[in-house]
Amino acid sequence: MWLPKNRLIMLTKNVVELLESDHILQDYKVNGWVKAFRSNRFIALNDGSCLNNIQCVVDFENTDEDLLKRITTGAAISVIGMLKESEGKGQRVELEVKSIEILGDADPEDVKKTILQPKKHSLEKLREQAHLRVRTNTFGAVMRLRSKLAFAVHQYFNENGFYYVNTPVVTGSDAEGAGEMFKVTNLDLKNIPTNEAGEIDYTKDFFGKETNLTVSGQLEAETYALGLGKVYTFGPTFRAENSNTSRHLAEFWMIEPEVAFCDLEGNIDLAEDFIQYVLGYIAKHCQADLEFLENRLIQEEKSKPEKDRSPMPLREKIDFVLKNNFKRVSYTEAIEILKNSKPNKKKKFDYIIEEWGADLQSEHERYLVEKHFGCPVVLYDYPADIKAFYMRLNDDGKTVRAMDVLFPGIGEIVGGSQREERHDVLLSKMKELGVDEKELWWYLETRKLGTCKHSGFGLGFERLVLFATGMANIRDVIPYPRTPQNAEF
RNA sequence: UCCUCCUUAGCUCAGUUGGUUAGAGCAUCUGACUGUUAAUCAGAGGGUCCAAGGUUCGAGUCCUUGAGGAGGAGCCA
Repeated sequence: MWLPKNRLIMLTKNVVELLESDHILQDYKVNGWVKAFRSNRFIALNDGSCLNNIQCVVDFENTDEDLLKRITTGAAISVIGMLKESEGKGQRVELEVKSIEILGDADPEDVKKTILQPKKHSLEKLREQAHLRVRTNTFGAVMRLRSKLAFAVHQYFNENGFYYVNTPVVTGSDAEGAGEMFKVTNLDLKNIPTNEAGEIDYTKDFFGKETNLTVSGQLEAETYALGLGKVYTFGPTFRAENSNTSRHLAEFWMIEPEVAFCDLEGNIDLAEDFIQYVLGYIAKHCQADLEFLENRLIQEEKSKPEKDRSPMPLREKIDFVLKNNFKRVSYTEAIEILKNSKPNKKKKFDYIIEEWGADLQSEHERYLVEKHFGCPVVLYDYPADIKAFYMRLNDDGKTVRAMDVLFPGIGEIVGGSQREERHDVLLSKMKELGVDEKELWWYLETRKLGTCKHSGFGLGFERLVLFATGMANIRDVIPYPRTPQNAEF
């Protein structure tokens, strides 16, 4: 295990190590931030290693008064003391302080202007002080969970023979078809070079061509699957959509597995197994943080009308997903269900389902997941007209091998498909939809050089964290959210 | 981008029909108390009522525009 060198000299421990330690009556050193200082005697100290604080008991009658005054909420301190069973209730062990060093002061007059003051704050207020919010119980728990989930992602793929591929963040193609892109340029924007036709002369730009931030690593990942067999990407993704919702970010992290020789059924199996694995991992390893978030949610929902409350507590909800298969329904079946549904017949939907071919709106997806099936739902075999060019055309000539995994409260958490592996079909589809075949020459070429059936999907990591933490807004599950009109920090 | 709502003390919020000096709780400071854990008790300080313009004798309150935030929709992961 990694240890800072000074820990080898003094027996320094994390808060979590002390709280779990059985070595009573030994001296330890611990560093952390003061969460609260009660009765001039009890320091609640936290270092981020876990949710709980270690209580450090100060002999204030024999401690310098100037030092006591500097033990304020938010201050960074180093404590040396003896670990002993707690005399008070509420904690098993506590540290009887022998010496305290103030590492970084926190003037209460400064602290009171921030969210570090010990009281409840709205999530919106915490967002305005994103540089400090990780010191709160809620964000500490969310970020520890996020980290554990990310680790579980890598562990799952590693255990299942996948290779981790880093696809480019700067891409030359604008044909990925997944939405608006952020331009990448190093041209002087006050003096943009133009060609004879008066258009921007990108040959003068850094890459000699127009470039953007990636909206998906899928096309590149596909080419790697057709060589490494099973691959996945896990990296930042950028969408310049003007989306103002609790489910969208301009910069988010996406997980995109691609598997050679795999059809759509295998793809759905993978998505289900993967999601159950990573949720199972945190259910096993993050009990304390999950319990805290679950109780936070219950408290928060007490002020809401009953119909807006979660049908089950957080851990039960995760457990439910672990133990139940996702319901697999074809688009055609889903349309039939929706057409015959009460809200459709009573015209309660904003968009009434009239016939096959309609694009499903959020309200329809929510109905299927939350009302009709009451479990995660996988919709597959969508009409070709409403899906991307790279999805494999079914023999019926009108549907494609696409699939979406829909989660309660989140909506689409996974979007994937079996990829069109036939060169002629892919080419005509690109022409039909106006996708530039010259830009994607390399993608097309793989369909001529040992092409094969293959499949993959994209999973929005933050949406997974959203589900796993029970948080309501995607801006609260990433350290520094990037949204329209907001790139602070 | 569209629809709806919000912006008053450090924070959460109240503020009546447009009318005198804009309030409360928590936080902060001072003092008391000291096995507390949302500590307790007493007192004190703390305001560009989001910004600009307008209506009016008079605007926190009404109107217009703008900024920021939230919820929903679309786009999607």
